[in-house]
Amino acid sequence: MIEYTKCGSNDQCVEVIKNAIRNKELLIIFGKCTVDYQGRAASKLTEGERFVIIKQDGAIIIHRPTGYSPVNWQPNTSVIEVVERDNKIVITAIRNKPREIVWVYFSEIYGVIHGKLVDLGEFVMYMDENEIRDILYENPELIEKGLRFLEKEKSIGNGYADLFGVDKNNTPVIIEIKRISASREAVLQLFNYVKIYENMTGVKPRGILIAPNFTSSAIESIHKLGLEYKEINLQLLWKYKKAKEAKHGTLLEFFQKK
Amino acid sequence: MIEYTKCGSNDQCVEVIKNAIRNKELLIIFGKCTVDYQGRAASKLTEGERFVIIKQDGAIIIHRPTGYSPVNWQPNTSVIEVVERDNKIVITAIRNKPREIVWVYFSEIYGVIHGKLVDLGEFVMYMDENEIRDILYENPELIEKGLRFLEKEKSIGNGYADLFGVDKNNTPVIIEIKRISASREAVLQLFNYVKIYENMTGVKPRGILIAPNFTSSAIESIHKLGLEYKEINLQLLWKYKKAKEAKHGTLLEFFQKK
DNA sequence: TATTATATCTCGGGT
DNA sequence: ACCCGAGGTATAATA
Repeated sequence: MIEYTKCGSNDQCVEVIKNAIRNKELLIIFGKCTVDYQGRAASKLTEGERFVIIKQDGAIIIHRPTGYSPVNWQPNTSVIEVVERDNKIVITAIRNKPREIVWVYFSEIYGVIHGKLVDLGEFVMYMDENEIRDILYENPELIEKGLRFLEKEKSIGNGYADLFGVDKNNTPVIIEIKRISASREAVLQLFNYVKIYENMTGVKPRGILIAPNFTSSAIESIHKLGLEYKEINLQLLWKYKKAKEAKHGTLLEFFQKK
Repeated sequence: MIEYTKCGSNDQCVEVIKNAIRNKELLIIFGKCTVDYQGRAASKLTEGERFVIIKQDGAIIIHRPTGYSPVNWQPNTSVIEVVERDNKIVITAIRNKPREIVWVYFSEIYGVIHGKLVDLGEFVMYMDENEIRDILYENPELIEKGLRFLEKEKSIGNGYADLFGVDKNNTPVIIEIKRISASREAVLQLFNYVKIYENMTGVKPRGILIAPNFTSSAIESIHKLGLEYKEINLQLLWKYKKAKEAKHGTLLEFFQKK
């Protein structure tokens, strides 16, 4: 399953590492190294103790002893090469599109973990933007009385508006949803759709930004650009979803039961 | 430096893990587990073989055997708790701001790596947006003859324009830089600054988007919104920087030498 | 393949 | 503490 090799000689190390890569095993190398990167940008990392993860699909992640983010990485490798040179073990990881190369120079390897992991587990994420969008689509009254949705992910210009519908006066409504906090960036996104829609159809639609909260400059921009916003409560949305899943009886009955 | 423990009993495992966390060591646990997460969103992961990294500052990263991205994580933990319950080893990682919890339930632990890594290395990144901005600031002729820059990261409204200056006619120029490809999003960003500047000063500035290349819809939007764009060559910028670093003689001399 | 928008984005810098 | 914007962002979805 998982084997640990405490590296004695470099030769032995290289052998273990090469075998693990050839067999597409998970491989983690602990040691002292420097790292170079060149591709979309370029970086240098001077010597220190780190660990390099090479996954079963060739993804490479280099971690320092602290912090969430890897210091260097290579998501899609086309070639992983391991050689000994100048008394260092050099790992070269090449990616083709875009063309990028990561070099790890180990002056010392403390140990190597390798083995095949089997993971057929299912990952499910709740309350991401898609789910919020779907709940709102099913329950337009959460936004405004008389609102009817006509389309999810409506293609407008080259982009996609989260929701599209008409209000009680049959005025088109374009809706942009943010799951956490809506900043000015979200306002600009919405404004873009509104403008393009107006240009293409000659009809000026309403643009409503929906989020659990808004930055002050977002609200400022909303006013300046003639848009609207509405705060939503994620927990309420969640209740609506659960009520719908329960499927027995109406929403009213559901909440009375609780 | 690094020690590997092949776990026999659960009790022994828990002891090793607790010690490593208490001593703020790097800790990697290999085994079969399920993972739950609740916080900004929520997720469930059914059983499979994974490894959990707990770093020396408490950052937690849970990786499946393939792919660059972790399946679950916790960047800033305030509490990490390890207990045995129902014959499972449960790791609970709590973050306070925002309030989020990750639970890992190990039904089996294959082995544990732990130890203190020392990493004082320096990481330097080249040709990120800051560097490009600085080179352009020093060399406005790369964009246009007669252009003079007055400010970097100029605060406009609630945001920041990359560069601000005046052209040969003393017309204000706002510049937005993208390091790789400029999409419509970048155009909107620039448009936002231009609009706000115009609103605040009554003077209509030029807005120039600068990037090594542009998506077709970006260029379309640029024309529609009355903005401008200019393609730059990163390698040329790099040469300018190197020339400046060389410091002996003029740019002309530098290029003649090559 | 290129483009678009999301992300439990993370992270750093500024106010 | 909030807000803003970059990132070698990666990743998924869509034309």
